[in-house]
Amino acid sequence: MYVTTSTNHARFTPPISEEIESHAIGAARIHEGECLYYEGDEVERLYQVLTGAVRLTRLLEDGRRQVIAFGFPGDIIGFPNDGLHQADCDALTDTKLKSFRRSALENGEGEPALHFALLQAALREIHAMQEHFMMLGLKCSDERVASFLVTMLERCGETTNVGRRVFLPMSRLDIADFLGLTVETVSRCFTALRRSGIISLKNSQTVLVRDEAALAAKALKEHD
Amino acid sequence: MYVTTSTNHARFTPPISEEIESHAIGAARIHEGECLYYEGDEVERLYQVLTGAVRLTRLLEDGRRQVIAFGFPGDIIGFPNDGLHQADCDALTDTKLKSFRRSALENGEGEPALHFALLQAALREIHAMQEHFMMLGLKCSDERVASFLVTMLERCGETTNVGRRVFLPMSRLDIADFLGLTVETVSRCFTALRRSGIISLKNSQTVLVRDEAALAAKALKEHD
DNA sequence: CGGCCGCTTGAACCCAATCAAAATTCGTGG
DNA sequence: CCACGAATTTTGATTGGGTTCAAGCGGCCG
Repeated sequence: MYVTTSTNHARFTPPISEEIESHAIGAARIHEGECLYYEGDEVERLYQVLTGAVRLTRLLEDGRRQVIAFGFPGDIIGFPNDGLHQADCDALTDTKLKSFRRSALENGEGEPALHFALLQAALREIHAMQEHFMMLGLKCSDERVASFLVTMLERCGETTNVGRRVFLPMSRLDIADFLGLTVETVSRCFTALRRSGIISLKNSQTVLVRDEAALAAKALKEHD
Repeated sequence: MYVTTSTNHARFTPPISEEIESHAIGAARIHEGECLYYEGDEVERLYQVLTGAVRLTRLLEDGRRQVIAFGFPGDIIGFPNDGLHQADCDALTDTKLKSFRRSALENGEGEPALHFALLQAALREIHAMQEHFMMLGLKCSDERVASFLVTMLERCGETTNVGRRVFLPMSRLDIADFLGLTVETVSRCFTALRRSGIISLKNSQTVLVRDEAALAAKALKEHD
């Protein structure tokens, strides 16, 4: 699933269907920093993230980088374009995945349930990307960062006694390249949220959200 | 198909397959300015544009608008998210479409060829949206406008004796909302391209591209 | 001919990028 | 365990590209 704030409602992780589980043809395990596939590689399998987190990136000829999405448990990645991978996929942390034959997507024969589940995942992806368009096309920097945190919270948030907490497995640069900003700007937005008391940072990777409502408000410029 | 410059190669209109043709369950015709469906509507049918052009838009609560895509002949639109339309669809010009049952996408039973074609269209859409991410996340205003023209040229360009020509059925505001810019900025970029001799404008809708190579260069910041 | 709407042009401003440097974290080896 | 160096994050000062605000232009249709 793509990390982008929904205008409608939160899109939660699709449960890892037992149905799908049974059709997995294999498992994969990649360590932090390792690459699962590169843009242009032949797509042999699709993957569902089981644990950990991955990063999908694309590069422009001149080196500019766009983080297309982050993949968290439940997300299905590796949809082909013309049979080829569309982005590089790297592990942000040690990650376990299971894999499916590409043919399970393209012709469901024999495994209609799996076929359907993969198709639904593709449709969800289209939706998530549209949400991200709203981010990149319409929102200003503080809205983007707030939106990002809201979505991360929905995806991976844990409830504590002082608020909800979320671990960010990606670097500030990754976040910046995902949001179409620079590291400095992302950092400044974090600082502003911290100073306003909406969040606090245990360390740069661990965010405690003290005021979820205020964060959600910032995500949509209902400022002050 | 989404109007976005490909980093790899141009993605041309998928030919309107005879196969698909035979499975069409209906036709639709909408006049300029009319709406085919709204965000949130139940998806009953998917559509393939036959002639004309449509615009897919989404709104933020506060009224900010993002043009998600333009649909030209060959493009398939209307992919559901959770059974609902994800964007508003309006006709930029009088448009003819043919329609397919949503079930043809979701379960191909009886019509595997159509099912497959719709799935491929969904995968193409994912790819096209990724290209658009590069646009919104990485490119500056003049690159965006140049990229946009390059893609429009690929999609709808006609060859003349003085260069290739393309008709833009959408307004400057539509282009701006598609590219994540303002009307003024888009207009200024057009003017800059005109002054540099790369394009000329018969009227604001009709662009004659005099130097395709230079336009392509601007699309990637290999400036001057 | 006149009014309206979309496009273009101009000037001032502002948000985020850039450039630069300090602070903090992290890994490595003594 | 601490010391050191590298990398990441944060902070600060300045610049610049795109927005905003405002006004002119031009085509189209009554």
